[in-house]
Amino acid sequence: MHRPTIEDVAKAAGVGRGTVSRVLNGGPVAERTRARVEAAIAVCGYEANVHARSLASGRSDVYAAVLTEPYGEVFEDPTFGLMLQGISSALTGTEISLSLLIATNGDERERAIRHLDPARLDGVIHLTPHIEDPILAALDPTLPTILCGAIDIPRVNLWTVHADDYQGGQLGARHVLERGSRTVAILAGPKDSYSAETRVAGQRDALGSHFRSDLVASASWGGEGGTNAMAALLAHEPAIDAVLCASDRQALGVMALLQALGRRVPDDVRVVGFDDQRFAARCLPPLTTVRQPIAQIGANAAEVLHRALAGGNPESVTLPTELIVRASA
Amino acid sequence: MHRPTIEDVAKAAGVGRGTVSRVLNGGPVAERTRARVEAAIAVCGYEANVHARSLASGRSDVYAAVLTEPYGEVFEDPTFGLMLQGISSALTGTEISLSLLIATNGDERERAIRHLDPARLDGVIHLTPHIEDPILAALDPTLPTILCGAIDIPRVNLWTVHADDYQGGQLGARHVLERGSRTVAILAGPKDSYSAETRVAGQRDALGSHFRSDLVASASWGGEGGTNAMAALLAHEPAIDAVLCASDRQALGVMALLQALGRRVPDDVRVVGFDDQRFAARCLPPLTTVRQPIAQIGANAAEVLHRALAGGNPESVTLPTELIVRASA
DNA sequence: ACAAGCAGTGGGAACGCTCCCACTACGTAC
DNA sequence: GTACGTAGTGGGAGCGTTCCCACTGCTTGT
Repeated sequence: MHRPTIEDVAKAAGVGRGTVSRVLNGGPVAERTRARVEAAIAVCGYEANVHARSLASGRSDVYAAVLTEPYGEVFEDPTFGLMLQGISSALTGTEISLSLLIATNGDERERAIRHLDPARLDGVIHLTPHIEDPILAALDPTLPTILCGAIDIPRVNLWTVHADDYQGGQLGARHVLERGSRTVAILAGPKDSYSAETRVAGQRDALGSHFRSDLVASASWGGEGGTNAMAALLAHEPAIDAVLCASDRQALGVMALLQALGRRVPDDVRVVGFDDQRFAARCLPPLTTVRQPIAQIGANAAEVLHRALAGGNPESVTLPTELIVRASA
Repeated sequence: MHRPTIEDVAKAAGVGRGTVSRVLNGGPVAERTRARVEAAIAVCGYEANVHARSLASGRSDVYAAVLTEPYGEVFEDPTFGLMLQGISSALTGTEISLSLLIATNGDERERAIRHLDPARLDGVIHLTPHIEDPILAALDPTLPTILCGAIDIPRVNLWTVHADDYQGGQLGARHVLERGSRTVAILAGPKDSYSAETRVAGQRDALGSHFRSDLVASASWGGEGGTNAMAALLAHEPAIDAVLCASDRQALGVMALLQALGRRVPDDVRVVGFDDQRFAARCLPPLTTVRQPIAQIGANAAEVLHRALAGGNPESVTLPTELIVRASA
């Protein structure tokens, strides 16, 4: 009648409760016994009760993914979704479940902080590009934490997984230099983004003497960010012949502006994106861009967390980026 | 030293364990006692252990959101993200947490089904536009379920929350008729979408004698779906002077095609989108579209589930759509 | 004055696991 | 033959709640 318990399985297999538990958790059991227990599990259709397990073991087998972005921005950008997919796919085959915490305002942030509790979760994957996130400060240092995007905070139990933004910045910059551009504008991401800052560092170093700090502008990640920042830069320096964007969405906004101004891409101005989102291959002209393995960042985050919880001593991960040359630069 | 338990609070307040539990769960407690217990809770910094609570009560205080789309598609479209945000915001202030299940392939689907277990979850919010989803079939009928998008399956413990697609279809169709279009093409969504079908029904009825079944084409939700389907329709009937799309992303693809063909929007062809995504206001020309309250669908789904679990007898919800007139039609 | 009700309370039992200690049965060394 | 491992096993105790029943001390009615 009721859902079978471990005791039912034990009775069915003619063994003790402890032995069934050992079979479930990989303890030492004689091969003959293990086979009998596994058969009994199958016959009963037994499925362990997660709450009883968590109560007894202290583990909850839940990871949280935390998103902190203003309302409407979160999924406007496919980036976060792809990271979630990466996390999710890395969790396939495990017993871990993924708790989603979205904090777009104060109330939601409060809820997120309340839920980010070692008693509820085994670990946290924090997806935000913002350097100063109040949630980070509120996080219990006991709770193993992976940061994807935010700066590497000195703390125990904390690791980072992100793309090699410095190298990515270099790749784009070198490319436009090789193609002959000399007056290179840089659209950085928002000021509070660690990635954006690091990319600019890579771009600066690659551009060398051609780097002009007056051609660097901060802009939001979206298309209008690109349009506005590019318009301002062009007003200041009409001779710009290449622009390195912080995102593909920015690049789209830039290309729309250039088109409206009658400037040809790439003939007059080379445009390089960042991310290699799906639409980058489909827009006109197809976008030359620096690919970052977004889903893989998510997957690695989950794996690093896994290893940390298994008692290993994992290392933070920096994933390589790759230049995808298409028509825009 | 250790995390305070309900017993610690009881001792601190000088009451029994049962009384503290009653305070926590809104049972009958004398006002004086309640105040004393609440003070003790605050002093101890007590926070109930969710696993013990779930084990004892049988409730898990977890809702699952299920996404089933092929890889890369899920968050390409901001729709799902907005629904998640809606759900999340409706959960603010409750003790419910949201478990995310993404199923883009067979393995992940298997994991999702394993996790969709009444012992783990109190209820399911299923976000898919597909009529036949294997996960739906595998769902335990015991588990209260809300469908957002999929067809209304006859089952106990199941409700739907979605936009009024029929009315939305009518709104767009009437509008282009009023503006003078007479040769109206319809880009439906994918064939296995219930919403898409319903919208076409609304469009058909509103177009009346001007409805031409040879000008209806199925297309995927994305931009290239719009481009391809529209190209085929134009080859068949060059006189098309309006097109009703199933999504804003389709509309974008259509407008890009029309522009490439040298047809003006809206002068030669009126284009109506569906959704009113953020970019609809920003594209060129700004898109006339049928707004559906996507985030609110998610929020209502969570609320309906809540009510169902509270023992109420909620009703399925159909939310009104709204025509947003901009420049494209 | 006494029975009956009733609001408020305490604490035993149960929820279904894991952890760990004690125990058995067998092999091995002396 | 006895002592000593050692691999394998059973089950008690405990995890921190909720649920519910029994109990107390008042109020109310007769």
